[in-house]
Amino acid sequence: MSTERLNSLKKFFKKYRRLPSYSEMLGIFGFSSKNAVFKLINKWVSDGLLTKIDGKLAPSSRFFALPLLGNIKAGYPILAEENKQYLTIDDYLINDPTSTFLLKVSGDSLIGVGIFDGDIVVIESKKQANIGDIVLAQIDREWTLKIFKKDRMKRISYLEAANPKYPAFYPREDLQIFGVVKAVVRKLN
Amino acid sequence: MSTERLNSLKKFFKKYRRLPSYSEMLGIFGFSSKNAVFKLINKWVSDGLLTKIDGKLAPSSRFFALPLLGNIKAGYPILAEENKQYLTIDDYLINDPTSTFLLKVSGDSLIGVGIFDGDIVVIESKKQANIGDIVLAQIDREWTLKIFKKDRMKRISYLEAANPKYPAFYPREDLQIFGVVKAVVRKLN
DNA sequence: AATTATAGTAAACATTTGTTCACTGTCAAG
DNA sequence: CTTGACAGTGAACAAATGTTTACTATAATT
Repeated sequence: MSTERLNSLKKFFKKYRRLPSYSEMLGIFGFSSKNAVFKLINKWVSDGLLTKIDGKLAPSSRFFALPLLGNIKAGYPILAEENKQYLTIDDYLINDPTSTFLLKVSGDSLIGVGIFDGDIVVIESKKQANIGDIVLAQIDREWTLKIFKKDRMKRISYLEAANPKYPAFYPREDLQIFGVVKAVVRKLN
Repeated sequence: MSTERLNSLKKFFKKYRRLPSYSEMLGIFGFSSKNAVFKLINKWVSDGLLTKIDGKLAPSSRFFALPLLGNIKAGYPILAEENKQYLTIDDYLINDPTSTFLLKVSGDSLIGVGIFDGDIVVIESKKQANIGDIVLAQIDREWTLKIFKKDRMKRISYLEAANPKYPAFYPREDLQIFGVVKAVVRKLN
């Protein structure tokens, strides 16, 4: 099976963050002719695992992507090949890497929206937010992660926790937004 | 500033999933001499953004990684350079890509542990689980995502929801584990 | 038994690659 | 005003790259 060879290619990419050259692939695949490499690579290209754009070889997104299985209630054959999508978590969660950063959450102020102590949130830097967004903000010079709200006349912005334990936070002086939470990531164990 | 040039390099990598050749970089960076490219690349190599392993150029992990900010309660200068770590979400969450897959969660049976309808869980294929693990399992031939438990004598395995609405699930016939949830991912909006 | 596809070897080759060397203009520091 | 560092040009080049062509052995199909 060439699945093993594909896995060794993936392993190489994972380790070196690039595709090996054909000469290197000789060793990786156990070939002694570059033509064998050439043919195998082209097979993967037509399979959609790799791409060649004017002669330049690169992995396609399918190369990295993990299978995404749909609704498990949908029935029995959830592991069937047909309803597989593929995605990379990074690509799924992050639009613009240059304006995105991560923040390790501490505290229980957002448990109501399913964000727990130790979770990592993906934040996109921006100065404006919509009502209901979870924002990283500075309220009276103190940093915090809360829900962005406006009073009913939409005159005053304030922050709210997602935990009945905490009151609403109205700024005494000012409220500055630095970013909006786009995603939540939790590692178990 | 060469930050802009670095961003255009990142943009290229994001688009083509490989680094451009030096000739291609001419256009990307706006140089007309490959030597200018050469020097810039070497600067990035010594900055730790790229690596050269016997002449082969590749991005280092810092190239992709997003800054991870620590505890926001720690005080004022959370955006300071010092306490920055860098990580890629994929690398953070996924150990062995070959045995990992994703599953879109439906239903409210795990809200107690902060897993909501529409979340994506990262599952590692395995047949065994520890008590308390969230598992993808087949209970009496029906697929489900629940918490793995054993009764107090540790004789019988069963499944439990994280929602008082649902009872415990004791298998009539058999209970087969297919994978263990390693992480939870939620995209907002 | 003959035929054909498949998987690989081996050698040859034009093209492109990353690197090096010599040089130029600009700007800040002594 | 000179000096040295910095950022970039331009040309030259050995080494490596991906591709092509011709050939072989094995297995599968007719």
